[in-house]
Amino acid sequence: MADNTPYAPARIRTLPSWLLGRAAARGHRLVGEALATEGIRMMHHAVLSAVAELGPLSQAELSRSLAIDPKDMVAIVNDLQREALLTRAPDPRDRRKNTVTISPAGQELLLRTEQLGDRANAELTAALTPEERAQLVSLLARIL
Amino acid sequence: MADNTPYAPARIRTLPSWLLGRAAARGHRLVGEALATEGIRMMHHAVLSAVAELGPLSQAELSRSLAIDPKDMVAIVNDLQREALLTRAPDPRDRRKNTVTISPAGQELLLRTEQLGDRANAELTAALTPEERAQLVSLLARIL
DNA sequence: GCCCTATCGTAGGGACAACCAACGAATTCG
DNA sequence: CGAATTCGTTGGTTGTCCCTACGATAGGGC
Repeated sequence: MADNTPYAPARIRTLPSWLLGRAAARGHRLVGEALATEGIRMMHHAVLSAVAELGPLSQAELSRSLAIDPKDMVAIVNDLQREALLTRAPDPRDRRKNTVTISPAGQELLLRTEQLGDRANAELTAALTPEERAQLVSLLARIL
Repeated sequence: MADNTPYAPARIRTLPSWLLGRAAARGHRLVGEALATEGIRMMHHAVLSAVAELGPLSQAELSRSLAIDPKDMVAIVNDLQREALLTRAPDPRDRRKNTVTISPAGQELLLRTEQLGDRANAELTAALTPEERAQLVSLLARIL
């Protein structure tokens, strides 16, 4: 039997918004599956990575730097704190804030999840040369 | 007082999966807002466009060509049929299938929504030259 | 013709990301 | 000091994707 499945219509397939959606879905699935082996999710890993890189900071700063909704940040920090991957302590200089700091266990996990994330991204961009991947990253950064 | 907001950590910001997610979110928001002025949503517009381009076809074929879940397709076709933008009729040659056909009203609406979608995509890629945009489209198509 | 398998449309539910509105506590600014 | 703003938090909604399941129908092997 012939393959009579009609594939993505050209009108839609050439729209950046459509391609971005599909590519993001694939990336999300690949990275999600990879990180699942360490029992962590994308946003949690992103927060952990941001705390490690930017040092102790408030939840609001985290929300802004990662473009995550403050509401969602509460749940993420709750989860990470419950697993002792970071600490949340009231900021003595501004009692509205929580100072979020990565823990040694968080550092350790981050080493592994970063590798998993990198590998998933390598798979995601497997069809591209390193130069093309850099180009893609550059182009994406500019439309943000 | 200086701007002390920490911005996207480099470790995350250079991951294609992260950039794709953010860019897709922006594209989704822009296109969604644009199409909302015609009272239609992204997936509905995509289905309408696919039916117009590929001609009458079944819901399963639509689902595959657009990578939309069959369950979600049911709801979308329901909506579009309710607004008389397409017709859904049993296929006499295979009574399991529904033959989906775009209506004149659907064609007419599609003309407007395609323009809205194009304009939103132009805004999405406003920071890019036409060559760069074509490059982005090409790179995205290759990682799919 | 008859079983077995596959497909189609439809329905249920759930995971996850993104976003919006509001509120008390605390801080900062005019 | 009073007003406006920020912060953390709780409450929702929406959209996309995934898995399961079921009756009806179709096709292949025998």
